[in-house]
This record gives sequence, structure tokens and C-alpha cells, in this order.
Amino acid sequence: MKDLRLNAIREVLTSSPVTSQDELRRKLRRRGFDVTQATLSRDIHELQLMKGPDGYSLPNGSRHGHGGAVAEDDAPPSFADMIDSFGLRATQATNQVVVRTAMGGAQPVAASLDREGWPEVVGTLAGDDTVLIICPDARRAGEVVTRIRTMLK
Amino acid sequence: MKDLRLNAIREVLTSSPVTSQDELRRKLRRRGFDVTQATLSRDIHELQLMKGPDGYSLPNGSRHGHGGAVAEDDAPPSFADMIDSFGLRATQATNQVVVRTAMGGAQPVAASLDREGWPEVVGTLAGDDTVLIICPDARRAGEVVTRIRTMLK
DNA sequence: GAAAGCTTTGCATACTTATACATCGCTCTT
DNA sequence: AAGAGCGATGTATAAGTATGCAAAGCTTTC
Repeated sequence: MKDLRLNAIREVLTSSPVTSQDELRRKLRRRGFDVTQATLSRDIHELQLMKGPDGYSLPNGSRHGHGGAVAEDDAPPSFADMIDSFGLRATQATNQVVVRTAMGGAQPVAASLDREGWPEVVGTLAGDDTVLIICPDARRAGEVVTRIRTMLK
Repeated sequence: MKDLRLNAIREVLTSSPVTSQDELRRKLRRRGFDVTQATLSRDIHELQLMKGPDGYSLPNGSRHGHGGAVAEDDAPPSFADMIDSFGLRATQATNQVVVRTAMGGAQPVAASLDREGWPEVVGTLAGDDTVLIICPDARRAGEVVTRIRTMLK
């Protein structure tokens, strides 16, 4: 019964906009599914629907294949960890700092640095094995390169 | 004040998940925006945010404008449009300008800027969520950052 | 076949979001 | 300057959604 209902929900959503769970309940009842709002709340969670200005919508790029499970990051790695894992060397160039990393390490290193939100860092750009760190001026770049070198040990 | 806050909301959302308006309220307060849940409800409506299993998220690749048709856009979007859709903030760093965008927004933003052909812009580099704009000197970078901030309103 | 274990559901209610209404501060007009 | 008009916001509350708990129905196990 449940799987049938889940399909019916998808069908209803593609045919007309639905802006509340109660509206969905009424539309489903017309199709022979008579359940309460509570059940629909659970169904919606299971279908991973999004609610936007135009009501509920199906998840964007539906992952087919395995039933779901995008594993959880309970704690994204720290910049220090990333530098420790991937960092090779850091060099200052006027107001920039160039960090060389192991191949493929640039993106995660840059992402973790962004997450730290250092005030001396205006932004980062990452290629495959190089991260470019932009600082407001050369002095700040000096501070940053020093700190990173410390992490490199 | 309001436009500033709307940008802050986009920024908060790109940095960490937000699952309720009250959580958003607390995070904004730390940044100096002290408003009530009611105001955020209105802001969220205005930004056309979607709420899904992982909390609020920015509108997909929304072309706002004409309501329904799946019309193809024959004219490439203007830089102003792109900044309006994806831009979070712009910061000057000596002769460069760093523009932070929503995730995935950097490439289209940079492409549209290249298309504009501003004389103060020597070139651009784009990552996932960061665009680096290179200007001939700091003065020109200042002009560029000012113009972009105006677009961010 | 009875008990244990699991899934699905409804009920009641806590939690979250939207909105009617009032207020405040601006800008524009007379 | 007074008043109209407008947008932004807070307050209070209505509307909408999620969830703890318990009951009911199935399956499995012995």
C-alpha cells in the first residue's frame, strides 16, 4: 500500500502544484489513498521532497541505483589536517600565497581553508595540485605563509 | 540594510546548512543582523529558497523573469544578471578583486564578465565558488570592486 | 500458535513557518 | 509643515509540519 501511495504522490506532484500536506491529503483521497497528514509528512521526508515557493517538488537529480544514503560528514577536516596530508610547500608572491600540494589535493585543501575563514584570506582558487590564496596585501600574505609553513613543520 | 541582509543569508547558506528560520536568525545575529523570524520568513520567500531534507538551499539555476515557458535564451546573460544570481561579495586585494559566489557560480560569472570586456579587467580565473579578477593596478581594481558592489546592491 | 520483532499508521502535540495588523521612518505632494 | 503613500519590520497568532507514543498488522522463530 505504501509504495503505491508514494508513487501516487510523485504522480500528483508532476500533474499539479501542491502547496501543503493537507492539500496533498485531499488529492490523494480522491485517488483512493486515505491517510493523515502525519503519514504524508513521513512520506515526504522519505521521498526527499523540497518545498519551495511553488509547493513541493521532486528531488532534483534523482540518484538512481542504490537506495540513497549520501554518507554524512559529521566533521569536515581542518585545514591543518589537510595541509598535513597534502601540503608540499608554500611560497609568497606579493599579496598571494601559492601552496603546492600532492596531485588532486588542491581542491580539498582550498575548501578546508575557506571553511576556516581566516581574516587575512580574501579568497582561494584551486587547480589540481596548486592552491592560490589571495590576501589583501603583502604583509598579510607573509603572515599566512608563515602559519602554513609551521603546519608543514 | 535589507539587501545587505539578503546577501548575508545567501552567504550563511553556502557555508553551512540551516534547517530552521530560528537557526538562521541566530547565525545572522552573530553577523550583526538582529531581526525576527517573521522577517526571515519574508526574506526567504523573496529569495525563493527551497527547504529540503538538508535545510534551506538557494534556488536551483533559476532564471527569474517570464513565468512559464521553457524558452531557450539566445542571448548570453549579462554580468549584472550573473552577479545578481550568484554573487555574494566582492573584495579588493591590491590589483585584484576576489568575488565569492554561490557554489558552482564562479565559472558562469567569470564567463559573463569576460564577455563584457571591461577595460579595467586584464583577465579572470574561476574556481568553484571564487572568481579572481586581475586588473592592471590597485586603482582600477578599486573601480571594479565598487561597480560590482553596486550590482550586489 | 504464541511471542518477539519490525513496519506502518493515527493521534495528540510540539515545533516551525506564514500572515493580518499596527507601527515607524521615509519620500513626495500640496 | 501636514498629510498621503510606501516599504520594512515587530507582534501575535493562524497555518502548516514533524514526531513521541501506542496500537495494529505482518513475519520470523521456536
